Amino acid sequence: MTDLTTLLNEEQFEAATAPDGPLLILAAAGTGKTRTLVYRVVHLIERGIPPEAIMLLTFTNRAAREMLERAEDVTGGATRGLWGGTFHHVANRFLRKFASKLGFRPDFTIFDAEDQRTLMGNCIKGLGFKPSEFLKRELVLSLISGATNRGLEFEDYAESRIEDTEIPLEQVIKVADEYARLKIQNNGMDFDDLLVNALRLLTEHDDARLFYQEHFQHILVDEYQDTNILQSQFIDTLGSPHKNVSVVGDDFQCIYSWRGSNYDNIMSFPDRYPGTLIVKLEQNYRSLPEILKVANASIKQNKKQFEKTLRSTRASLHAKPTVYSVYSDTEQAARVIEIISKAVSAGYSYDDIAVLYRSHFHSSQIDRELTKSNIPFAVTSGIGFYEQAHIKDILALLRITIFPVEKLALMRVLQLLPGVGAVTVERIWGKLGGVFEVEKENHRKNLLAFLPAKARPFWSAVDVALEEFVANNRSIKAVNDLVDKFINLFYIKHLSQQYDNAEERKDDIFELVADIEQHYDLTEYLANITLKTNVDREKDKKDQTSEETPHVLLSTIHQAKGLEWPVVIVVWLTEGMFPSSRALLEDLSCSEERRLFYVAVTRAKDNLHLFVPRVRFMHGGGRMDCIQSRFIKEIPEELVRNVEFSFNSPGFGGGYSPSYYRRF
DNA sequence: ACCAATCACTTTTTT
DNA sequence: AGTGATTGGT
Ligand SMILES: Nc1ncnc2c1ncn2[C@@H]1O[C@H](COP(=O)(O)OP(=O)(O)OP(=O)(O)O)[C@@H](O)[C@H]1O
Repeated sequence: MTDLTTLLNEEQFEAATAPDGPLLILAAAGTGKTRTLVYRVVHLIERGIPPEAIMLLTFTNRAAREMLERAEDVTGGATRGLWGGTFHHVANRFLRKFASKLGFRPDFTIFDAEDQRTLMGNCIKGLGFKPSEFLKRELVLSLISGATNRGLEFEDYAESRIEDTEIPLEQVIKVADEYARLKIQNNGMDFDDLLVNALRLLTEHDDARLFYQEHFQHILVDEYQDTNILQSQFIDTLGSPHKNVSVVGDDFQCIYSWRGSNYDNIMSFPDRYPGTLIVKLEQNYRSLPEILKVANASIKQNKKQFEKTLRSTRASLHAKPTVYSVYSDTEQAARVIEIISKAVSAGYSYDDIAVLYRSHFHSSQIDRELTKSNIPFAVTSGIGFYEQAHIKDILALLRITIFPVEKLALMRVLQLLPGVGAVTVERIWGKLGGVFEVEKENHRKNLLAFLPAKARPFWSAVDVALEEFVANNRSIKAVNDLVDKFINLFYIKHLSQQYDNAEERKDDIFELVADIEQHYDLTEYLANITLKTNVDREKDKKDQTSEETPHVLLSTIHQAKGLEWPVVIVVWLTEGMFPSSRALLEDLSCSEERRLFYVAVTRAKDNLHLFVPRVRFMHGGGRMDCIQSRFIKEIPEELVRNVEFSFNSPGFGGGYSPSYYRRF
């Protein structure tokens, strides 16, 4: 038995060892909510609950894995079989088992954002509408997703969102219907469908519901403030017989309401679950008191919040967070490098440092400067590894060897051939009769015959490789061979024609192959790959390369959720950047943006650096003066140290004393 | 009819 | 950098 009293404080211990029944931990940042949840898992297992009867829901798959690793260490491996992951991950597992109940094949595809756009483009064209300023695919997709994740009727929601615009509601509705039809026809679901259909499975199919209700005796949810209505209903349904539902969250940190997250879920939890044990944690173990003062002062500006006390357990070092006023993007980048170098000379590792920002493109200048300075770093970019064009090309090739109804994948691969475009490929799919099975010789023959003469020599080479792959039972070991041939026979030409970093992309592809070789089952690999995010991947790489070089992380604040670093640098704190201009239009009070700022600040353990550029160089060469972000203005003067760099201050590098930098 | 090359435009956040 | 729209070429 693990002695939890030595690992947790009194309140944490009470929560971790609470008896069966609903439990709510509502507490601000860094108070050990996640840690408490980990030890609740440990406690349940040591109490004799079988691990497969426990479900742990987290915001990223990475978070689940880290938590389970910790629990595994403590329990000596007794967590095997526990279900951990995101809602989408769990929904996917449910749906693979019971797909036929909802009219899907169990090998249904999961469409990523790009697939969704392709499909939506087909809908608009297919209905004879021409994509216009008023009927963009992004728009229709965002209306569909917005309605879905808020549990609203599409027509009502769409109407309310586009009233006072010239967007044609009639057409939007037609297109949305067509999109739904096309997804089913293609045997696929998008991300939202996973949630919708998993919930439908539970509500509409008694046997499936009873099966899972009996299976899961305990449900634990981290980051509960960022769940939406579908997710909370999913949990409520699953947990309704026993109400052994433990949720953890902080309404200050709700930063996904733009996709339907609603912190009313956490606020109304005790009403939905009478008899809830509510535990509040007030001691912050992460940050120095000076950092917490800034965080608390900032979040106080939000009106609709629940008061929470938050005090640091750490001793003050009288090192206030610093606000830097810099001239431009370029100077900002140079000063960030300085801070990183100084932190490293003070004894920190590169791993201890993160640069955080509102939007991906805020990182580009810093990216360049870090490269120039030879400082190791990683960026969590907007497109994930598996979403890159060249990776998706290869995955599409593999998909068509495994799944018979893969229109999108087949279209993608064929369009790589010379002389084959969207129209040809559509016609071929029709002639094939909506199915292509690579192991059937006549299917392959037909495909070759339907291709235009220009493309045929290329494809016949690939065809041979496909045949060999089938002869090798489409085993994991044969993947390398297939991909190698595919690349050398023609794909490499495409790469070098299209991009100037063809070699890099080829390396990526073989990295993908190596990743596939770590798995046993190609079918399963392909079925789940869409759910892998780049945050998950960062962790995969860490696990595999035993000694990865320490590196600075550049990340959006959204992707930094739940993480912590000794040194945190936040850049581009100007009106229009953070808060973002679009947020300014939508919500003048910027409450969600402020919560995002709160999240950024509370990632820091020892040092917090806030950057405010004074000018911004625009696209065409124009210059715009920046206004300091309201989030900086709102911080009382005495809580921060101000450093102003004038444009011509004696060389980048001098000008202020670094003596406040100490290793703690 | 259809493909492919070219140019102009733009940048919130993600499972 | 990557997308979308337009246009010239086969
Ligand atoms: N009782 C404790 N003793 C020592 N360290 C603790 C204790 N509780 C939490 N910590 C440490 O405090 C830090 C923050 O904990 P954790 O990430 O669990 O907090 P959190 O409430 O989930 O934070 P956030 O809301 O910001 O995600 C971690 O480094 C954790 O190890």
